[in-house]
Amino acid sequence: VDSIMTKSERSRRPPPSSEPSIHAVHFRQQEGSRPVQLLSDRQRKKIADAATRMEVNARTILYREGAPAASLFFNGGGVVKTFRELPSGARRVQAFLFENDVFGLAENGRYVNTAQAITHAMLYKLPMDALAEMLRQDADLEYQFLCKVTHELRDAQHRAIVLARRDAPGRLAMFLNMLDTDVPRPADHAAIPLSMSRSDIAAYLGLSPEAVSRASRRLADQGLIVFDGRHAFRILDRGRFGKLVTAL
Amino acid sequence: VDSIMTKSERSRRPPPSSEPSIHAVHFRQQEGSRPVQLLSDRQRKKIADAATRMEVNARTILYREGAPAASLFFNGGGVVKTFRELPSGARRVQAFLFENDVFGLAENGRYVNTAQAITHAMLYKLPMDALAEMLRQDADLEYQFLCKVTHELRDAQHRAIVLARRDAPGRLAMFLNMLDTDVPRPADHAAIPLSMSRSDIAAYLGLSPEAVSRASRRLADQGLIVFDGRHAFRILDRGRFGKLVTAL
DNA sequence: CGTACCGTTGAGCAGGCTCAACCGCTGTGG
DNA sequence: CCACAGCGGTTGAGCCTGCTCAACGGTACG
Repeated sequence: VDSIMTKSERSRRPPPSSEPSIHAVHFRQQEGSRPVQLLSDRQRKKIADAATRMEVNARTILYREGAPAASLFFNGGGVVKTFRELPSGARRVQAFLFENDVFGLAENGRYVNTAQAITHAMLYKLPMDALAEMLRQDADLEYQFLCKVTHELRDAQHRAIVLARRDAPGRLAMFLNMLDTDVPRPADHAAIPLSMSRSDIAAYLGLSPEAVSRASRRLADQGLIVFDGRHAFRILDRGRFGKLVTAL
Repeated sequence: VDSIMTKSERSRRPPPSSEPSIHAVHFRQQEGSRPVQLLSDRQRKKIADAATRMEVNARTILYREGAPAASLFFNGGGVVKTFRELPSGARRVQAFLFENDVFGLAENGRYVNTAQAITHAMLYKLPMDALAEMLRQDADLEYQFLCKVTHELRDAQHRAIVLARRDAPGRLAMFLNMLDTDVPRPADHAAIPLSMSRSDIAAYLGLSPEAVSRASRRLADQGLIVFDGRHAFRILDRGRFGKLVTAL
């Protein structure tokens, strides 16, 4: 019903890494404040052994809200979204998940939202039982998970700040800035991929699709950004762009 | 600068439990879906031994955003808020923390927001080093922390849904409903305490204080709730109230 | 090549924000 | 003990901006 990936987009993005990994910022003091790889090679290998590697096409539903939470997923490449269905039938996107992200955490043994692939994606599916067993054995691994979940907590809180903003261009700018800084991408290309549809962005930012469209046009008209087609953009004026992002 | 606790309010609410505890919903399947005590008596004792027990008055700042994160806090009674200062000088309340909540998680060794007591509160202050050591030794304890952080992640995501709503009465109703269900209170009294100021509520819901005031009046006028003074309320018509809460 | 559906654009409306004044409570100092 | 000053909370008026409804154009996919 949404997502507008083309055939060509589905076929590029080859699986970039051959073992699952997760990235996050540590609790404790580190050199930089950038997210780092949390797992050791040994841990990655162990997870890879216990997990099923799978490739899915765009729009594949990975699990549904309310279903028994059988597995945890590691994103090994591609983009996935999680969303909740509201009573009215509207959808609210909870998060976009990129390479090195983890998703499928349960509450009381059930998934709290639905996960769907936006692009072709490579995933590692780890049964909950296996995970529990590994966490019991490997306290260090458990610590890394604690880091990762805390990192996601920060993300959710950051999003709350975004949603508290009133102006659509400001919200959109914060979203695009998030993509710029948080999303892993091949090289230092200026072009930042925008894999998700405008409706998905709207559902994530709590705006109507029209508002997203108008805000995009406004940012482009002001010369802050340009769109390379509908699924990529570049930041032209980082000075003014950053000003808008932090202008609360 | 905010909080309007009276002397009498400050002196009631005696510390209800003598050892730190944390409540959350488990990952795995359990009987109910209500939050439960996560720590064993042994773990609570151990934390109590390593932690400093402290009582603070309303308005006490516990730590500031950006300061080195020296300790983790357990709320043993009372209400605490965490907030962030925005460039413009505005404040956004991140969370209200009640009994059995944990706060003070760091990012890269520093606190990401400021914590301030709203009421008189009893707290356990656990040095990060001691925590790290305990987590290393006790894998089960670490698992409980993972549960708790995941629970907070859910809270943050729930709040994102609240913020995505447009109408002020709806946001306020969701907030009051959250207090009704999540906040521990003495007995099955119909009166639910509203410890925080209206400005705090506004800063939490991303509304102006005026909007909160008008929304309160509206809910009261419609007979959904009544205020017992400014710092407590009761839900009169749970049917229609619940309808508003889930009316998205 | 055709057919949906996404995305864009426009017009009108509703609801929250801003600015400003007023009220009530607290805590203070004379 | 009382009066005053300060602040949080409420109420009102006008503006601004995003939502709704509707129509159109382009792109993706069969």
